[in-house]
Amino acid sequence: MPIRLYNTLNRQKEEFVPLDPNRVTLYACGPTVYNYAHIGNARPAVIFDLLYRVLSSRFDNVIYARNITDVDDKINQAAADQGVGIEEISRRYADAYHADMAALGVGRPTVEPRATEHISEIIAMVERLIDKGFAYAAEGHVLFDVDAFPDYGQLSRRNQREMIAGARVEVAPYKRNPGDFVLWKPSTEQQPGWDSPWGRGRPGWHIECSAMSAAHLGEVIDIHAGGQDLVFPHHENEIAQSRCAHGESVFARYWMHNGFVTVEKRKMSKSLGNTLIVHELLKQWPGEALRYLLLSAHYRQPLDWSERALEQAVATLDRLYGLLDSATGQLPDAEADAAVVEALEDDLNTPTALAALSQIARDAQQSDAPAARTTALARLKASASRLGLLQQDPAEWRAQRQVDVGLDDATILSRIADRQQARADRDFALADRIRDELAEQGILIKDGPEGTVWEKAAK
RNA sequence: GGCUAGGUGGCAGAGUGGUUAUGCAGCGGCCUGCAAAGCCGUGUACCUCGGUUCGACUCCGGGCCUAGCCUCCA
Repeated sequence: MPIRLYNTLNRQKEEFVPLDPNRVTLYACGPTVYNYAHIGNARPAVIFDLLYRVLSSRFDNVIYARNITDVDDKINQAAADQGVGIEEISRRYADAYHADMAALGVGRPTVEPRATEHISEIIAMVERLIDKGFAYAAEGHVLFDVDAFPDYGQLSRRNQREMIAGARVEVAPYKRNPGDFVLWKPSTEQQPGWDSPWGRGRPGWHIECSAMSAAHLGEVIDIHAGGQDLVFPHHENEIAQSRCAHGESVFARYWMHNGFVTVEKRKMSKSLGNTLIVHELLKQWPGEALRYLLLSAHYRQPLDWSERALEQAVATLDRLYGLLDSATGQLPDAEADAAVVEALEDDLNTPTALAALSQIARDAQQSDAPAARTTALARLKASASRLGLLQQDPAEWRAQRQVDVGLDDATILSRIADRQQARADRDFALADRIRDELAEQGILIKDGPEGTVWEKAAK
């Protein structure tokens, strides 16, 4: 079975065939580092990291580039607000981004280019666009001339006339056409800027991705990915810039877009003020539970985030880790289950992959013979690793979920001993009272055949 | 206004022209002094109206509703 991917270009699922099977190229739009990432920002990071893993399991040499936008007016604003330099802002939030994504099981891409490190490539690309007649300079700006590119609007399926007909905000006077977009803009002395043929300035947002993907992946790439809100204008503009600068009929061969994370069905966005910051969520919930929830819906569908859904994710992981914990000794190496692999290779169908995982778990539970059970558990863990799940030690998982209760172990053990004595005396009223008292303090008692064990309650 | 996506059981969420999704919760049972945990079992769900078909939740058309993009945004 080949890998199949939904391509936004033609709105269909297609077999994925790389241009060069020895060098598969993937570019995903990364963060603008001016504050902490919210869970909506985390979704593409998790999804396209998963895509990278799926591709890597089939191709030897997959190059995954995910940029960091470190020159942007929002960064300038944050620096001004906080009274620090822009380098400090972008360093701080890039570090936080890496830490938060790591907690969600997201690995580092092959390359992580930064806009400020590619200014010369950006300037060269802008010059080329001017030379070829696709861009023009005006009042210190350089603008892309959308009229010069007949295919403009192909990805987002829009045409200029309709867009102009819609309510538009005021058009800058230096634009020839309302749809023209900025490739380069002038900087004041206070703003970060670089010398260019058009004076001191800084790049527009769209051009950096075009320049960096060309620099690291080539002029035609296999897959370009990002959030649905980037289809227009960001990706449309990238296509225009890249194709016109390089004279190619194609920029990215497959375009993939993830759906939004919503809260009470509304898009999570900074302007709506309904964002949930990953950094904050991680103080309350295990990163793996956040990852599980992000994978529980198909990536192209909206994902409604809620505490209840998060609790469900935790409960499911609890059960699976409990099952893995029942393994005796080290699990042997195993192959991932074919159903899990097939689901992932079918346009990253993570819900179906998760369902297959549950099926394997059931097989393990129903295996009576210890050897068969161990084999099934090993397959469960190997399959889950394809999704970046269940790779912790079960005890680590449990520890993450436990709240700190203000009781020391000796006290707890002594109370349990008291209760055991009461039970031996068949004084169940006293035994139950002790159990209730401990429960109130967050200690759960479990009587098993091996004796009584306790654990701290989950949050 | 233009364009796009979607409406599935209590909740989350896949999928399919005729056969069990799966998870969480609930219910029944096993186990337990009683619990908890675990295990086993358990649900004629597919917005609406037409059409195509031997047969549609699944295909086609109309309608209703929701969300998103058209402005920075994952």
